[in-house]
Amino acid sequence: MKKKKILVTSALLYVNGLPHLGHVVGCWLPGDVFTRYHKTKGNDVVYVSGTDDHGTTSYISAKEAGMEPSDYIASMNARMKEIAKKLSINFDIFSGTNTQTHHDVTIDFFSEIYKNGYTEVKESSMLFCEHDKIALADRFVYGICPNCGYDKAYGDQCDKCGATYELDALGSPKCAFCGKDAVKKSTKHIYISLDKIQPELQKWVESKKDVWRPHVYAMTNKWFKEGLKPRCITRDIPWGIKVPLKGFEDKVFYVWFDAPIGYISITKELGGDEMVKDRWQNPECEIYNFIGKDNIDFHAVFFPSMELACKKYNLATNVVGFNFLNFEGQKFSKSHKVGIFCDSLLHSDIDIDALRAYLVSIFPENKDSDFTYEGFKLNTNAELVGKYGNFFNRTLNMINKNFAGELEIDFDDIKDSLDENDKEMIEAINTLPTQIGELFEKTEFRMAYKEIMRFASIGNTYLEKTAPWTLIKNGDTTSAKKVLYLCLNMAKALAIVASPIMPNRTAEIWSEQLNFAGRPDDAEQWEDASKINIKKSHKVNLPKPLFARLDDEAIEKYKAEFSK
RNA sequence: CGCGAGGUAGAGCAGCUCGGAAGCUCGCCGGGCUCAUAACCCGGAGGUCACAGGUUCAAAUCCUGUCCUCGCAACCA
Repeated sequence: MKKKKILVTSALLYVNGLPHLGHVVGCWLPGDVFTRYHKTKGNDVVYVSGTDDHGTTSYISAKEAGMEPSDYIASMNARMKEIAKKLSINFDIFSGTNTQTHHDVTIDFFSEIYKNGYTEVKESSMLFCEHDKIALADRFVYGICPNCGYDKAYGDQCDKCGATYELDALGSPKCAFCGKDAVKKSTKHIYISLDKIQPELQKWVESKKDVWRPHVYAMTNKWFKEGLKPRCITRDIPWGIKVPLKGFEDKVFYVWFDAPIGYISITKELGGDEMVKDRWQNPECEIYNFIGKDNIDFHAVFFPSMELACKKYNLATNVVGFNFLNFEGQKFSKSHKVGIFCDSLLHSDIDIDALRAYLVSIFPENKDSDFTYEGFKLNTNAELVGKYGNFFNRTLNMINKNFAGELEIDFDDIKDSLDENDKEMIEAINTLPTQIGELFEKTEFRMAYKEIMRFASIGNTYLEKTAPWTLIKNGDTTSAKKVLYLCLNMAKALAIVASPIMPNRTAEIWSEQLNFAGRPDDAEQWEDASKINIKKSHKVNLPKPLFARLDDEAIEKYKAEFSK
């Protein structure tokens, strides 16, 4: 089978602020599960992410922390890497946009757009705060909405009526920091001519109708109804990538212009021009963007438009937009301490795989979902302990107790004595791993997880129906061995198919208990999951519980730990 | 007519793309099993699929209308 080439990106996080579970659920974890699946499947996949280091907010956060922006960014980036590692998020690279490579790639990207005639210069007025000595763009200025008259409307958008407009239109603008009147100054800015790109973009979006999640497609189409307008891509702030054009030396690119280019520059940082060519300019390579719903516009409209204007890089195969995760029925909020912020996980002894499994089971794929401690406890106890872990435990225990860990048979020895139960079991092993794989491929992670648990249930039911403990008691060791041999093969399959979600526990059971070489997520192992091929001479080790049962005390402990 | 999401058993949800006997998990009731972390397996009770019209041989699923709920300052996927 031909290896696929895949590039997976996870939304770049703003550098000011550490991720909370919402970030993990919206992009880091799905991207990771997706990447791990494809690696196990034997595909050639690369997973890139990092931090978005530019923009006014980052500049201000650094100032508040009393640090130079670069130092601030480096320290935040290091902490995020630590958190990703703790969560077993396996990025091939986690970098940022504050690198020389990124500056070079961005400037080249812009130069192409410029050369291709997709930019225009417009004279517009800018707002400046004489008191804070800062240019006030977008969300750092408020005033009266030209559409509805709301007096706390932002520079580019009114949150009350949803209207968007140019800064010029805002009435009585005031500085968001000090509240003093903002002063208008005339200035030139560069715009990207989205209106010229719309027809081509629309064609691309149309081709994704059946690939994207419905809400992603719907949100994108809204833009076309209004018609795309030229969009300003430069700003008057001191922190960012300098615009390489005469007359614009004191300006930087708008953060949302350079941030998505970060996917390309970070790829370059990882593997040089070769890899950029291989992943961004090779039509064979599939590109997947994992993002939260607030990022859909940028990944489905603006960045693809930029790419079309640049004519150098391929557009995404799928923009996988996730909805939001709530926490115990409320929105995540740093200021109100609602939610789990990942730095508090760093020193916790919480079982990361159990957490990952629960999070996958509630991925907000089609609508917002809710994290609850009760749900976490239930998922761990009922699914992971009761169904999944229990199946391994039952199987291995019986093989050890009765046959000293060695069944000394293979499929050839049993193929002529199969009854209905055995055939159903074999059918499940032969078909379910492939089906589960297809769900991962379609980014239907919740369903994939559900199917894995159903798979384990089939094993438990099979044990119940065949009752090998009774067979042994009655002296029918041949039948008992047959049953346990099939169970052992299913155990192998279960370890492989769950490995993208629970990489640590499955690796543990693979080598320590099932006594196989390597790891369940080794490259090209996925196909092996549906095969019944364990060798005659294979010997398994004694089982031990895979997951710990959670009681109320444990939950209370986590609650206290994470609410700090 | 601001925008978006949603209303399916006591709770939490899936099913709606491509109409065809209402499903899953938990909880509850009863039974079985004893290999297993009091885990596992089977059976049962419980629903006018928000409401009203329409299309159809057939609608949770398609169309129209109505009602209700949630989110939309900031940090923030």
